Amino acid sequence: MDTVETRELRYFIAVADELHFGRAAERLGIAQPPLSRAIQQLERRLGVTLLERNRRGVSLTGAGEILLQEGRVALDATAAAVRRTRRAGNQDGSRDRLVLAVKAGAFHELLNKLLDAYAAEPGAAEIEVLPSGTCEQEEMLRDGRADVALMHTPYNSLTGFDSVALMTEPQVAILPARHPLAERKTLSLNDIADVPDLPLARWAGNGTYQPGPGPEIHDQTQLAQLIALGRTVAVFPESARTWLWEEHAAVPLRDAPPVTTHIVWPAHSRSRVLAELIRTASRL
Amino acid sequence: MDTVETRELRYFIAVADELHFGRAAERLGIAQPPLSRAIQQLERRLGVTLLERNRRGVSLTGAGEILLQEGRVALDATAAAVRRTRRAGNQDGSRDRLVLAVKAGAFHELLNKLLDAYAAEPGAAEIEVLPSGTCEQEEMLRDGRADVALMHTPYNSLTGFDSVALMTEPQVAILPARHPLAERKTLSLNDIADVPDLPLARWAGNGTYQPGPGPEIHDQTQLAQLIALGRTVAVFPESARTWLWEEHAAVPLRDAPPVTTHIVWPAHSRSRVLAELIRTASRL
DNA sequence: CACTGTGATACTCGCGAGGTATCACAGCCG
DNA sequence: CGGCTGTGATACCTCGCGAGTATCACAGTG
Repeated sequence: MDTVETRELRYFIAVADELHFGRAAERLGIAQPPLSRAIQQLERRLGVTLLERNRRGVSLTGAGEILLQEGRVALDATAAAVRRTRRAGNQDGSRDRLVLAVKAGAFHELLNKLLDAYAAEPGAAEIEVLPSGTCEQEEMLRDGRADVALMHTPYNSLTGFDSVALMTEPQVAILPARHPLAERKTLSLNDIADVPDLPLARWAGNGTYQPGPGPEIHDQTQLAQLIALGRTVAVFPESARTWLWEEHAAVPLRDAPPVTTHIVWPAHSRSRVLAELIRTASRL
Repeated sequence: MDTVETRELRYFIAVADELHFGRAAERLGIAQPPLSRAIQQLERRLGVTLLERNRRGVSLTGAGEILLQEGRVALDATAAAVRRTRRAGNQDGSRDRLVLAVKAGAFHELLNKLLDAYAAEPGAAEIEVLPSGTCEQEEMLRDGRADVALMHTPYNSLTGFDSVALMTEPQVAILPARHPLAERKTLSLNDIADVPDLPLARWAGNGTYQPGPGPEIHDQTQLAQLIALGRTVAVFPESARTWLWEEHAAVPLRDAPPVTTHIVWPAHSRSRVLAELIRTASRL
């Protein structure tokens, strides 16, 4: 009686997300009454009130907040167990395989070097490169869609993972080639922060850069196009120069924090294949 | 169909631990046939063979190894969610509470300073100090019995957690006061490694120090007594001097790696109370 | 006051988790 | 070889609980 089924966690998280039993039930593909009862039973079982049912809506209690946060972690871990087990089983007989999550479009040079160096190792496994959204790699490691990732600090947080730093590079401003600022030898963050005709681009779905007038972008191609059109400016690690267009200019930023690239994996991982990839990476 | 209930994970882990359906069923408090069927169903659901049933015993497949490892992590996370939710709910109304896991007997000075400093903060929560076995703190953080811990590197591994280093200190050899080596100003690890009448003590249940003739000890009192009796020698951080007896002598070790004390917490924690404790600790 | 939107309750049904009894098979020993 | 033992799988039954439908109780709103 001191444990909880993943079904109950899924149900509670749906309700806590929606703060509405009807919508949560719909999202779960069940009817509303069984959901109400499941939550009641969960509360009884935990001996704790999770939701405050005021007429007109539902709100989380303190304990509910905790369960929402910790339950997400637990569900991710469960999903990761399932995914990794399936992968380990389905490729049975053939070579091992590792899924490497990489921010789409980034890390070109480093990634090539890494994959080449690793492929040259004796007994190298197959590496599947999985392009991910801007800050999605952390989630992918946590829920088992990926086994290992390349990340940028300070953009990504490495909390809860193991990692090895691979390289550090300064950042540059990427702006339209025809813009006056593109002539400068160097820039500071202030120079590009408040240019009226060049609002700083904001990554969608990412926690940072919430406010601001800049366009919301979803991938690098979109961003590249907006810069080429003279509509925005962005800050990138220097290695981004490899994908610049003719219409782009890259100008060093004096005061932007340097970006470090890390290879990152879940702390409890213990596979031979992963260990070898990490060893290869740290020797680059 | 792409998830798994914690019940199924529990069942599989029991079988994988015991490598025997009958004993696993007994441990789980159910009969053997339902367990066999549950595992079969789990295998069907994952589309993967987890166990090789040879006549005379069971063995894990590659996928089974993965599920054992990842499933343990998932179950720990689930248990942690339940424990922390219960704690958050049951103390409702009273002050917040945080559980701090501490190696029994260690950290006296630092711990006192930390608790005093924190208690002086406005709006300080209640800190419950939970003494733990030698290397049990990691497990306690993972399964929710504790919210935060004090750990020693290199003795503890911080993988998968967030941490802040608090202090670093050299190590000393603690040996019987009447032993000839106690007269020395300093010692090296070699000096104490092979003394025939003073075999190095080994912590029980801990991964390190597997082989060797030394006595197996379970807690610090036991160790203190054995040293006082002239039967063994041990290596400790210098702050251990606070609990020495008359019959003990502490001699600095020239070549033992220094020990760093860290305050450690699960990477996903986000509570105000925890954040304040950490801030207090890092200002010590 | 009728109406809407909300979560809880009352029932019914059917799947599936769990039990008991038994089988199928491999080693072991006389 | 034939019984014996220990193992996991199968057959079959039961019943608890998860899920559905219909309805209630209640608060805000026009």
